[in-house]
Amino acid sequence: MENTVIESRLQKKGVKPTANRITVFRTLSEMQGPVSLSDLEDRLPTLDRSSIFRTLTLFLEHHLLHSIEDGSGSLKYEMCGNDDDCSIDDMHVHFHCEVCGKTYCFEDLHIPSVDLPSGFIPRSVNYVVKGICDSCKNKQ
Amino acid sequence: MENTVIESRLQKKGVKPTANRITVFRTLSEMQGPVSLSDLEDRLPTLDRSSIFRTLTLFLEHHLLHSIEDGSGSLKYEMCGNDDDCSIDDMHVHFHCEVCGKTYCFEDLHIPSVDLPSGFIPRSVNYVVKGICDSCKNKQ
DNA sequence: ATAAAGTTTGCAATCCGGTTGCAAATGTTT
DNA sequence: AAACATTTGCAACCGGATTGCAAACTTTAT
Repeated sequence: MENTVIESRLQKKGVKPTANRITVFRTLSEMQGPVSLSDLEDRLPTLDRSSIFRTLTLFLEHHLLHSIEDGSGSLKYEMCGNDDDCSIDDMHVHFHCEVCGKTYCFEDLHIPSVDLPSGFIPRSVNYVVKGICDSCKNKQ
Repeated sequence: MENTVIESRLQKKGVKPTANRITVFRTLSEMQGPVSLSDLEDRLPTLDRSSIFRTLTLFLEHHLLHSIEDGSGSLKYEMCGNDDDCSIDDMHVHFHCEVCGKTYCFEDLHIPSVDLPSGFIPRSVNYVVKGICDSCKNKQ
């Protein structure tokens, strides 16, 4: 992905496109599926952990990312769908394998909605299934 | 709740009913909704953090409890429905308020199921909505 | 261009929830 | 009551998340 494209996407959401931010953005786009802070740290050894963290936080606030809590102990991040805001309706189901620890991202499995009691305002939804993935099932 | 009742429920699930475990069990039953390890620690200052932790882990293994990951950073625990095993189908929706940090438990909102790709075996499901709760909405 | 003001970054330190090793206390068995 | 097993508390540790602070860098105003 070209820098200019990334820059304009950041700018469109009100994020100043610094070198680090562009790097983090590109890396997140390249790594398909949900990634953790440590994943990014490993991939970007020149950047400091705290800088990556602050970048992720900023991206979250500006709706470039959403976060997922699978049962792994560390928060995962994932790019929002390409251009539109990360709305609740395009969030999808995740699966966390209890054997290999991998988090799968079922993009085409749309999260079914529920009717909240009145007065409760939803902002995001997390639907995470834990169990055994296909690959681990077959290995055993 | 009488001790004898608690004791027999523990025994039925294969957990030896020690004094601590009975205490933790009763406290969990009394505190309605999902509670964290720290919540229990505050409520039970005579027990050690590690003892509570080990008790919760034991209860989890023996399906007396289930755990929920809302966005709060700490795992929450909640008693399973009264007598039957804690099956996926009786798990319910949780709501985490981003303002006050409280986790609500919508017992009557059953988690809608999705069709996983073939080969994926579900063991538990987490459906957590984050947003603003009724009470915080009105306060502001 | 340069000084002043604001922003971003890296480092180091800290926080905090979760988890474990170990020895003392308690309970169980014979 | 001796031998053994289980449970508990203490203290320490771990790892992910988060922050204070000063240095580097950008932007703005002069």
